[in-house]
Amino acid sequence: MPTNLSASELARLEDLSNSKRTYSTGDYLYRTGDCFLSLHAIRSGSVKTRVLHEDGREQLTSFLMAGEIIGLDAISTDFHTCEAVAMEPCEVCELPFAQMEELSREIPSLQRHLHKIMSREIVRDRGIMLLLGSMRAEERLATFLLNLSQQNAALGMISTQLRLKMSRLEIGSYLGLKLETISRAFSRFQEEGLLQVKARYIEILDLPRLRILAVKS
Amino acid sequence: MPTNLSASELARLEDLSNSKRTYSTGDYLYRTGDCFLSLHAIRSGSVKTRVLHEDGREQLTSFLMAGEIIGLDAISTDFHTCEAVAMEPCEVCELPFAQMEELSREIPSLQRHLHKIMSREIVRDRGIMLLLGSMRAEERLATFLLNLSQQNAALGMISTQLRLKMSRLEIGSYLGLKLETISRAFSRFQEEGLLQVKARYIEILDLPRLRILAVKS
DNA sequence: CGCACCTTTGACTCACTTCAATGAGGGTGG
DNA sequence: CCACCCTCATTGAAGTGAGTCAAAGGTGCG
Repeated sequence: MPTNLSASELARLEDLSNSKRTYSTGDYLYRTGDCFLSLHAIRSGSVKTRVLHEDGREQLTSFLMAGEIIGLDAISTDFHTCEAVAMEPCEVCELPFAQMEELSREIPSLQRHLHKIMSREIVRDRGIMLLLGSMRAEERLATFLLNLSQQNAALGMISTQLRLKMSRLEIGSYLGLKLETISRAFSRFQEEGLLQVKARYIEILDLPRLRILAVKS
Repeated sequence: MPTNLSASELARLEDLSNSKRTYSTGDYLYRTGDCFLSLHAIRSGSVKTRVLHEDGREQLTSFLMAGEIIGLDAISTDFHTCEAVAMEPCEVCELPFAQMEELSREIPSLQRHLHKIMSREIVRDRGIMLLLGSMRAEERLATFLLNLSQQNAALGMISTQLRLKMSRLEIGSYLGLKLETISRAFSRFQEEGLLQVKARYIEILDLPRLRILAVKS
């Protein structure tokens, strides 16, 4: 369900790439307003993207992990409309977009794949809109944790043990809530036996009940 | 800035289309779960899309007008993940997607165009996420009205006079607010001399001040 | 004309925010 | 190795913006 690529597909795109870069925690992959030339494929590590408001408010728009493609928003305007920051040391391949377009004209399956990636991004954003527009705090957090759990499973890790790369402040910004609200929701979930919370280590104790919460509180 | 196509570009896509359909108010262009075969180009009228929640809650995800392409979310899964409903009588062209892909392999400018349309959709959704995640009620409504105003301008209509096609309930669903909150915000804007509100006819009296509100309350 | 739906408005409630204080790691330098 | 500092996290108490419930007024369609 997430925008992961199969190993072979990634390898194929990689041939395209003339450069694999590494980033340290806090480094920018790109900033708002930067000229758009390449998409970025995350090989390892994780990245967050955010939109900045004139008055300093910010909204995190995605947390991305290995296997995901980032920077699709920039295609429409030829410059980046948000910024991407490494949340831990990362390896990232640059995929020159002009070449990708050229190649995808020759290889229908690549074309199709590119379209699916972009479409999946739209679907994902719609999901977040639903979350932000009509869910209450605990439903939002439950949904968020379930998504992380699924991502873990997709990467072959234990789906009930989460090591968060982001702070409560960042989770709050992503979910449209304040950090205190996130903290309180974690505490409540722990009280109710849904989770074991130890700072950024989260263990899901009652997955079925968490699912019920995420669908409807 | 909106996903409008130029007349010539639309005409070009239209050649692709084997059917132009008309819809009456309330008709579905497609429903959640429908098999995906075509994108839809709105020639006249307006359409809303919505995502349904298991428990009956719904979230409107877009209001679309003439010149816009709809259904991009379905590419990733080959079935529709939301539903689209005509808000007034509409003319809509169906664009078989397989043929579009084929054609865009031959015509680089069409390929580019398709990518830009999809990317613009992502940018737009990010904007809504920012709105839903970090703006208060009056800021959201001000932003919404400014968008409509710009759309009007883009279609060559008077940008300060709006004829809303949607109810307060629908605006609320789109902006993540209740209909009463929308109604109160309209009343407040009128009291403050920003708007003249007469049911669904809105006249913007103080555009600069509305802009300030939209950026930061 | 009358019915159905939409809109406005008021009073009250509540979920989340705000403000504030305390506590718990985690890295650095003495 | 401990003391210090900085950032992040937790928790409480009070405030508030938006939601809820309810009633009345408009609007437009058949």
